[in-house]
Amino acid sequence: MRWQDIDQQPCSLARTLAIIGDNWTLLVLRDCFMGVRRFDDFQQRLGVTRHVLSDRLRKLTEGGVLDKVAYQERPLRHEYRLTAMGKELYPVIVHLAQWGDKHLAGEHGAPLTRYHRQCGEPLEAQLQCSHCGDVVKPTDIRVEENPYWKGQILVNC
Amino acid sequence: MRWQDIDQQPCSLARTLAIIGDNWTLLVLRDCFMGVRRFDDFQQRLGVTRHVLSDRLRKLTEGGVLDKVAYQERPLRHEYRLTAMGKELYPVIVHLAQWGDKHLAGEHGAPLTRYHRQCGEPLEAQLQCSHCGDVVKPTDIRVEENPYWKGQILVNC
DNA sequence: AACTGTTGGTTCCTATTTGGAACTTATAGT
DNA sequence: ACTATAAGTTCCAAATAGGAACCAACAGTT
Repeated sequence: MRWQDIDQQPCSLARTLAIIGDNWTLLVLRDCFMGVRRFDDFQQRLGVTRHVLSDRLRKLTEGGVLDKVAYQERPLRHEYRLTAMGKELYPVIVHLAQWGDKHLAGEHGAPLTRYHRQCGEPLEAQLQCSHCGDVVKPTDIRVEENPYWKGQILVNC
Repeated sequence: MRWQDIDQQPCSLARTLAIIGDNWTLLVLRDCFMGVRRFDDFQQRLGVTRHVLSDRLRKLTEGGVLDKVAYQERPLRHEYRLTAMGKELYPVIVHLAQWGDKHLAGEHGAPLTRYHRQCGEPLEAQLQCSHCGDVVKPTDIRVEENPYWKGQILVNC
């Protein structure tokens, strides 16, 4: 199976990764959350080649994660902004960065520290259930298959 | 810059993605969290080619996310298990899948539903600050640069 | 003893994608 | 007329992926 057909699978994770799971794409999103909006700024900060960046921005736009809007008319210039849907990916970025802070920091420590404005402490984010407010651990989650795909997803588990 | 050199950047997200940011790798991890441990099971469930799978499992093992352990001696056979470090990636998987459930589900609904055992409700996970217990929104986070890389990370923001 | 199956890969070849650099278009400023 | 800016596109060589076949080391069956 080709990676480009991965969005055909009955799996929300696979469909999500079809949009944002490419190499470079999550780094593009990192920069979006830092306020970067323009092509050349992305290109210089990431060091990615221009046509790969062009392709990733197009996929993110088609996927509804970014919005391509004109910021001037003559000459016509566009910039890329996170949509509401895109902003909902923030927890993913935070957890990925936090994991790197904890496990991959070198001798100089983590490059960035995130602080929680409300309490002023360095942020240690964790999963919380929005219904009961409890912290959620992997073993606290029970998975149920949609009857439509019965037996196709949880095979071999 | 080549993708394979991305781990040299002073960015925890980039370093994390150097290990798990490849195409297919997060789907391998999805299956790990579903209990899959063996090469052929990964291969059949993912549909990925065998040499790509071999490469990704090697990178995950070298990165400390998976542990390659022998489960029988004659003939020698290995399986791949999540390390403690690997298990800490669970929030990433949950948020990615949840985002797909919300935005990419087709007419038949989400393929899988995750329930929180403690309260029995379908899980809607959110970020929580472990210090004060508050829910964390993107705007609640203040970023501070490590003095060692002063001016190199937050440029253009 | 000879076949068949299982498991965890490796090898081979072709097709696609990436990295790097140069080029393009449309315009503003000097 | 020349230079600069912004957002790409085009070109080519090099790296990576997809697909299929092959391999090693055994176990079980005929």
